[in-house]
Amino acid sequence: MNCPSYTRFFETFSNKTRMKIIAELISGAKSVNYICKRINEEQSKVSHNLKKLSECNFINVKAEGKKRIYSLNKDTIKPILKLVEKHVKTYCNEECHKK
Amino acid sequence: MNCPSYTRFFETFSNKTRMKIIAELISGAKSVNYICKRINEEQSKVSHNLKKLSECNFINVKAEGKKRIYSLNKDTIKPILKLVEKHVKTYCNEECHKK
DNA sequence: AATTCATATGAAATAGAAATCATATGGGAT
DNA sequence: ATCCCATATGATTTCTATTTCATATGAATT
Repeated sequence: MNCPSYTRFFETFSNKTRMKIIAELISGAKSVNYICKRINEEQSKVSHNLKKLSECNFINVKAEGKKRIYSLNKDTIKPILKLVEKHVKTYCNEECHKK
Repeated sequence: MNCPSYTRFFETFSNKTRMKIIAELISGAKSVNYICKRINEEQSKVSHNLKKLSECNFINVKAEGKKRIYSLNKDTIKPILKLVEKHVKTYCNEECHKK
């Protein structure tokens, strides 16, 4: 097992801002500013995090005029989120959220 | 989508030591000291990380004399790792590992 | 070619996680 | 009851990721 690849994969997911972006993109491709408004986060913060998501190929971009439209790589994201959801439902309670 | 649960989930995976522990436990349940030897990491480091894995229900413990035997929650771990592997194979190259 | 809008980027500041080290706990053997 | 082995825990230090802020880039519009 290639541990660095795996940890990098999970690391990219393991951030609240990025998770909000992913959640937002589930309903469809969106521009940076639109994402910002929707999730109520600053533009540069969102851009930095979009970059990380891109580097891991969790999202794709296309240009549209001066806007850049980001979309999810659904092949990867959807099945993963489904598994997580299952685990969370089965195993997670208040205990899980104690630090 | 419950973002904090999700990020906690991925956070727990996103650490090299914990990933090594998981990889080690795939081949079967093991005691703390045995894990330490196999992955060549210090005992207290391993214990701290086992705790985090436990809190997320990624692993289970049972006592056996003075030893504590940890085992994987295969329901969750195996399918997840399979998906990650697929993604890594399809999408990851040197680019992915640039910081 | 100057202005504006949308986004990206770099560097510094901040926050947060992980490792480390010293010590505590707890079971079993003597 | 004392000692030893296996593991856990708390506090501090160290390391790394994230945010922030200021600025750059780049496409379209005038």
